Amino acid sequence: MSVAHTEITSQANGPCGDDDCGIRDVLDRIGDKWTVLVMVELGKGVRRFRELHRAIPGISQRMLTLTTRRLCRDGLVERTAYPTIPPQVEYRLTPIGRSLAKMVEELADWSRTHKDAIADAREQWDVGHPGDG
Amino acid sequence: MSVAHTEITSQANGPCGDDDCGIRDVLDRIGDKWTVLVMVELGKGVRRFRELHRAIPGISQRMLTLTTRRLCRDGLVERTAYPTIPPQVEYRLTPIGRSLAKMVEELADWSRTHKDAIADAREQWDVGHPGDG
DNA sequence: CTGCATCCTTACCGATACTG
DNA sequence: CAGTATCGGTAAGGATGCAG
Repeated sequence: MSVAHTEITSQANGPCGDDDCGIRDVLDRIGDKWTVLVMVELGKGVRRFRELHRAIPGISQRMLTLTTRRLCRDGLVERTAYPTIPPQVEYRLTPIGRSLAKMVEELADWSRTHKDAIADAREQWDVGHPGDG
Repeated sequence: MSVAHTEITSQANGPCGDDDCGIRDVLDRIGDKWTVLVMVELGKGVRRFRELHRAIPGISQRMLTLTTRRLCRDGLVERTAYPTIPPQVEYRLTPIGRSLAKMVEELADWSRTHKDAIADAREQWDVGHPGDG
Protein backbone atom coordinates (compact mmCIF):
# COMPACT_ATOMS: atom_id res chain seq x y z
CA MET A 1 0.00 0.00 0.00
CA SER A 2 0.93 3.60 0.15
CA VAL A 3 2.98 3.24 3.29
CA ALA A 4 4.96 0.14 2.44
CA HIS A 5 7.62 -0.22 5.04
CA THR A 6 8.61 -3.57 3.53
CA GLU A 7 10.56 -4.41 6.65
CA ILE A 8 8.39 -5.42 9.57
CA THR A 9 10.82 -3.70 11.89
CA SER A 10 11.21 -0.13 10.75
CA GLN A 11 8.51 1.83 12.48
CA ALA A 12 9.34 5.07 14.20
CA ASN A 13 6.22 5.14 16.31
CA GLY A 14 3.29 2.82 16.68
CA PRO A 15 -0.16 3.64 17.96
CA CYS A 16 0.50 1.94 21.27
CA GLY A 17 2.37 4.56 23.14
CA ASP A 18 5.79 4.86 21.66
CA ASP A 19 6.48 1.22 20.95
CA ASP A 20 5.75 -0.48 17.68
CA CYS A 21 3.03 -3.06 18.07
CA GLY A 22 3.18 -4.05 14.42
CA ILE A 23 -0.32 -2.91 13.51
CA ARG A 24 1.13 -0.81 10.72
CA ASP A 25 2.30 -3.95 8.95
CA VAL A 26 -1.07 -5.64 9.34
CA LEU A 27 -2.86 -2.60 8.00
CA ASP A 28 -0.42 -2.34 5.14
CA ARG A 29 -1.58 -5.83 4.25
CA ILE A 30 -5.34 -5.82 4.83
CA GLY A 31 -5.65 -2.14 4.03
CA ASP A 32 -4.87 -2.56 0.37
CA LYS A 33 -7.45 -2.94 -2.30
CA TRP A 34 -7.80 -6.70 -2.64
CA THR A 35 -6.30 -8.59 0.30
CA VAL A 36 -9.45 -8.82 2.40
CA LEU A 37 -11.43 -10.07 -0.54
CA VAL A 38 -8.88 -12.80 -1.21
CA MET A 39 -8.73 -13.76 2.46
CA VAL A 40 -12.49 -13.97 2.83
CA GLU A 41 -12.73 -16.10 -0.29
CA LEU A 42 -9.98 -18.40 0.96
CA GLY A 43 -11.80 -18.52 4.27
CA LYS A 44 -14.45 -20.51 2.45
CA GLY A 45 -11.96 -23.18 1.48
CA VAL A 46 -9.11 -24.07 -0.84
CA ARG A 47 -9.14 -22.14 -4.10
CA ARG A 48 -7.24 -22.26 -7.36
CA PHE A 49 -5.90 -19.15 -9.05
CA ARG A 50 -8.67 -19.04 -11.59
CA GLU A 51 -11.36 -19.64 -8.98
CA LEU A 52 -10.12 -16.69 -6.99
CA HIS A 53 -10.04 -14.60 -10.12
CA ARG A 54 -13.65 -15.37 -10.93
CA ALA A 55 -14.79 -15.06 -7.34
CA ILE A 56 -13.41 -11.54 -7.04
CA PRO A 57 -14.89 -9.38 -9.80
CA GLY A 58 -12.71 -6.56 -10.98
CA ILE A 59 -9.34 -7.87 -9.85
CA SER A 60 -6.69 -8.09 -12.53
CA GLN A 61 -4.43 -11.09 -12.94
CA ARG A 62 -1.52 -8.92 -11.96
CA MET A 63 -3.09 -7.80 -8.69
CA LEU A 64 -4.24 -11.30 -7.81
CA THR A 65 -0.70 -12.54 -8.30
CA LEU A 66 0.75 -9.76 -6.19
CA THR A 67 -1.87 -10.13 -3.46
CA THR A 68 -1.52 -13.88 -3.07
CA ARG A 69 2.26 -13.63 -3.13
CA ARG A 70 2.31 -11.04 -0.36
CA LEU A 71 -0.01 -13.22 1.69
CA CYS A 72 2.31 -16.16 1.15
CA ARG A 73 5.31 -14.09 2.11
CA ASP A 74 3.70 -13.17 5.42
CA GLY A 75 2.85 -16.79 6.11
CA LEU A 76 -0.89 -16.14 5.96
CA VAL A 77 -1.52 -18.24 2.87
CA GLU A 78 0.01 -21.48 1.68
CA ARG A 79 0.60 -22.11 -2.00
CA THR A 80 0.68 -25.59 -3.49
CA ALA A 81 1.70 -26.00 -7.12
CA TYR A 82 1.18 -29.27 -8.98
CA PRO A 83 3.56 -29.73 -11.91
CA THR A 84 0.81 -30.78 -14.27
CA ILE A 85 -0.02 -29.52 -17.74
CA PRO A 86 -1.72 -27.18 -17.63
CA PRO A 87 -0.39 -26.00 -14.27
CA GLN A 88 -2.56 -26.21 -11.20
CA VAL A 89 -2.04 -24.11 -8.10
CA GLU A 90 -3.98 -24.21 -4.85
CA TYR A 91 -4.17 -21.53 -2.21
CA ARG A 92 -5.34 -22.04 1.34
CA LEU A 93 -5.17 -20.08 4.58
CA THR A 94 -2.57 -21.09 7.11
CA PRO A 95 -3.58 -21.32 10.80
CA ILE A 96 -2.30 -17.79 11.39
CA GLY A 97 -4.07 -16.69 8.23
CA ARG A 98 -7.33 -18.14 9.51
CA SER A 99 -6.93 -16.27 12.75
CA LEU A 100 -6.46 -13.01 10.85
CA ALA A 101 -9.41 -13.85 8.63
CA LYS A 102 -11.44 -14.11 11.80
CA MET A 103 -10.44 -10.60 12.79
CA VAL A 104 -11.37 -9.40 9.33
CA GLU A 105 -14.76 -11.02 9.69
CA GLU A 106 -15.31 -9.19 12.96
CA LEU A 107 -14.41 -5.97 11.21
CA ALA A 108 -16.89 -6.85 8.49
CA ASP A 109 -19.54 -7.44 11.14
CA TRP A 110 -18.80 -4.04 12.62
CA SER A 111 -19.07 -2.52 9.16
CA ARG A 112 -22.44 -4.11 8.53
CA THR A 113 -23.69 -2.92 11.89
CA HIS A 114 -22.59 0.69 11.49
CA LYS A 115 -22.79 1.06 7.75
CA ASP A 116 -26.01 3.05 7.78
CA ALA A 117 -24.89 5.30 10.61
CA ILE A 118 -21.74 6.19 8.71
CA ALA A 119 -23.66 6.80 5.52
CA ASP A 120 -26.01 9.10 7.40
CA ALA A 121 -23.13 10.97 9.00
CA ARG A 122 -21.58 11.52 5.60
CA GLU A 123 -24.81 12.81 4.15
CA GLN A 124 -25.20 15.18 7.08
CA TRP A 125 -21.64 16.36 6.64
CA ASP A 126 -21.90 16.75 2.90
CA VAL A 127 -24.98 18.97 3.00
CA GLY A 128 -23.17 21.31 5.36
CA HIS A 129 -19.91 21.17 3.42
CA PRO A 130 -20.62 21.50 -0.30
CA GLY A 131 -17.58 21.10 -2.48
CA ASP A 132 -15.94 18.76 -0.04
CA GLY A 133 -14.79 15.17 -0.64
CA MET B 1 -6.48 6.12 0.35
CA SER B 2 -5.69 4.36 -2.82
CA VAL B 3 -9.16 2.93 -3.22
CA ALA B 4 -11.30 5.88 -2.28
CA HIS B 5 -14.82 5.09 -3.33
CA THR B 6 -16.01 8.27 -1.65
CA GLU B 7 -19.56 7.07 -1.84
CA ILE B 8 -20.42 4.49 0.77
CA THR B 9 -22.76 2.86 -1.68
CA SER B 10 -20.85 2.17 -4.84
CA GLN B 11 -19.37 -1.23 -4.37
CA ALA B 12 -19.84 -3.89 -6.98
CA ASN B 13 -19.02 -6.75 -4.69
CA GLY B 14 -18.07 -7.04 -1.06
CA PRO B 15 -16.24 -9.87 0.66
CA CYS B 16 -19.44 -11.25 2.15
CA GLY B 17 -20.82 -13.28 -0.66
CA ASP B 18 -22.08 -10.88 -3.25
CA ASP B 19 -23.51 -8.20 -1.01
CA ASP B 20 -21.62 -5.16 0.13
CA CYS B 21 -21.08 -5.27 3.87
CA GLY B 22 -19.32 -1.91 3.88
CA ILE B 23 -15.96 -3.20 5.03
CA ARG B 24 -14.34 -1.51 2.07
CA ASP B 25 -15.28 1.89 3.47
CA VAL B 26 -13.96 1.01 6.92
CA LEU B 27 -10.68 -0.20 5.47
CA ASP B 28 -10.44 2.88 3.30
CA ARG B 29 -10.54 4.83 6.53
CA ILE B 30 -8.38 2.85 8.96
CA GLY B 31 -6.14 1.55 6.19
CA ASP B 32 -4.61 4.91 5.43
CA LYS B 33 -1.39 6.15 6.88
CA TRP B 34 -2.52 8.16 9.89
CA THR B 35 -6.11 7.37 10.90
CA VAL B 36 -5.35 4.61 13.40
CA LEU B 37 -2.74 6.74 15.08
CA VAL B 38 -5.20 9.60 15.46
CA MET B 39 -7.93 7.27 16.71
CA VAL B 40 -5.70 5.61 19.29
CA GLU B 41 -4.53 9.01 20.54
CA LEU B 42 -8.11 10.22 20.79
CA GLY B 43 -8.92 6.98 22.57
CA LYS B 44 -6.87 8.34 25.45
CA GLY B 45 -9.09 11.39 25.77
CA VAL B 46 -9.98 14.77 24.30
CA ARG B 47 -7.19 16.34 22.29
CA ARG B 48 -6.55 19.69 20.66
CA PHE B 49 -5.14 19.99 17.16
CA ARG B 50 -1.68 20.85 18.38
CA GLU B 51 -1.70 18.06 20.92
CA LEU B 52 -2.49 15.53 18.23
CA HIS B 53 0.21 17.00 16.06
CA ARG B 54 2.82 16.58 18.76
CA ALA B 55 1.58 13.18 19.85
CA ILE B 56 1.93 11.76 16.34
CA PRO B 57 5.50 12.26 15.17
CA GLY B 58 5.91 12.69 11.45
CA ILE B 59 2.39 13.76 10.54
CA SER B 60 2.10 17.01 8.64
CA GLN B 61 -0.46 19.68 9.41
CA ARG B 62 -2.09 18.95 6.11
CA MET B 63 -2.51 15.25 6.79
CA LEU B 64 -3.72 15.83 10.33
CA THR B 65 -6.34 18.21 8.99
CA LEU B 66 -7.43 15.76 6.30
CA THR B 67 -7.46 12.80 8.68
CA THR B 68 -9.50 14.49 11.39
CA ARG B 69 -11.90 15.90 8.82
CA ARG B 70 -12.56 12.50 7.28
CA LEU B 71 -13.14 11.04 10.72
CA CYS B 72 -15.59 13.84 11.45
CA ARG B 73 -17.35 13.27 8.16
CA ASP B 74 -17.89 9.61 9.00
CA GLY B 75 -19.24 10.52 12.42
CA LEU B 76 -16.36 8.83 14.21
CA VAL B 77 -14.93 12.00 15.71
CA GLU B 78 -16.58 15.12 17.04
CA ARG B 79 -15.01 18.53 16.57
CA THR B 80 -15.62 21.41 18.94
CA ALA B 81 -14.31 24.86 18.04
CA TYR B 82 -14.21 27.70 20.53
CA PRO B 83 -14.22 31.17 18.94
CA THR B 84 -11.38 32.40 21.09
CA ILE B 85 -8.19 34.15 20.09
CA PRO B 86 -6.12 32.25 19.37
CA PRO B 87 -8.56 29.59 18.18
CA GLN B 88 -9.04 26.44 20.17
CA VAL B 89 -10.40 23.20 18.74
CA GLU B 90 -11.09 19.96 20.54
CA TYR B 91 -11.43 16.52 19.04
CA ARG B 92 -13.00 13.55 20.73
CA LEU B 93 -14.26 10.13 19.67
CA THR B 94 -17.99 9.70 19.26
CA PRO B 95 -19.62 6.55 20.66
CA ILE B 96 -19.40 4.87 17.28
CA GLY B 97 -15.82 6.08 17.00
CA ARG B 98 -14.99 4.50 20.34
CA SER B 99 -16.47 1.22 19.20
CA LEU B 100 -14.29 1.27 16.10
CA ALA B 101 -11.27 2.23 18.19
CA LYS B 102 -11.94 -0.90 20.19
CA MET B 103 -11.82 -3.01 17.02
CA VAL B 104 -8.56 -1.33 16.11
CA GLU B 105 -7.14 -2.19 19.50
CA GLU B 106 -8.05 -5.82 18.99
CA LEU B 107 -6.29 -5.72 15.66
CA ALA B 108 -3.28 -4.20 17.41
CA ASP B 109 -3.38 -7.04 19.93
CA TRP B 110 -3.43 -9.54 17.11
CA SER B 111 -0.48 -7.76 15.53
CA ARG B 112 1.54 -7.87 18.73
CA THR B 113 0.79 -11.56 19.11
CA HIS B 114 1.73 -12.59 15.60
CA LYS B 115 4.35 -9.98 14.80
CA ASP B 116 7.29 -12.31 15.26
CA ALA B 117 5.69 -15.15 13.33
CA ILE B 118 5.09 -12.83 10.38
CA ALA B 119 8.62 -11.49 10.55
CA ASP B 120 9.95 -15.04 10.53
CA ALA B 121 7.76 -16.00 7.60
CA ARG B 122 9.06 -13.02 5.64
CA GLU B 123 12.64 -13.89 6.39
CA GLN B 124 12.04 -17.47 5.29
CA TRP B 125 10.38 -16.24 2.12
CA ASP B 126 13.05 -13.69 1.34
CA VAL B 127 15.92 -16.15 1.55
CA GLY B 128 14.17 -18.34 -0.99
CA HIS B 129 13.14 -15.43 -3.20
CA PRO B 130 16.04 -13.04 -3.63
CA GLY B 131 15.19 -9.92 -5.56
CA ASP B 132 11.63 -9.94 -4.36
CA GLY B 133 9.85 -7.27 -2.33
C1' DC C 1 -3.83 -22.25 -16.38
C1' DT C 2 -0.70 -19.46 -13.99
C1' DG C 3 2.14 -16.09 -14.05
C1' DC C 4 5.71 -12.17 -15.60
C1' DA C 5 7.08 -7.65 -17.96
C1' DT C 6 5.98 -3.18 -19.41
C1' DC C 7 3.66 1.12 -19.89
C1' DC C 8 0.71 4.54 -18.03
C1' DT C 9 -2.73 6.94 -15.19
C1' DT C 10 -4.25 8.17 -10.79
C1' DA C 11 -4.00 10.11 -6.31
C1' DC C 12 -1.71 9.77 -1.75
C1' DC C 13 1.12 12.27 0.77
C1' DG C 14 5.16 15.55 2.03
C1' DA C 15 7.02 20.27 1.82
C1' DT C 16 6.25 24.87 1.88
C1' DA C 17 4.09 29.28 2.17
C1' DC C 18 0.14 31.93 3.52
C1' DT C 19 -4.40 33.44 6.39
C1' DG C 20 -7.73 34.72 10.34
C1' DC D 1 -3.44 28.09 17.20
C1' DA D 2 -5.75 25.96 13.51
C1' DG D 3 -6.18 25.69 9.45
C1' DT D 4 -5.94 26.58 3.67
C1' DA D 5 -3.55 26.56 -1.01
C1' DT D 6 -0.33 24.89 -4.18
C1' DC D 7 3.32 22.14 -6.20
C1' DG D 8 5.62 17.91 -7.00
C1' DG D 9 7.61 13.10 -6.06
C1' DT D 10 6.34 8.60 -5.76
C1' DA D 11 4.02 4.33 -5.50
C1' DA D 12 -0.33 1.67 -6.27
C1' DG D 13 -2.82 -0.41 -9.42
C1' DG D 14 -5.18 -1.05 -14.33
C1' DA D 15 -4.38 -2.58 -19.28
C1' DT D 16 -2.08 -5.21 -22.33
C1' DG D 17 1.01 -8.56 -24.30
C1' DC D 18 4.05 -12.54 -23.77
C1' DA D 19 5.82 -17.15 -21.68
C1' DG D 20 6.11 -21.95 -19.62
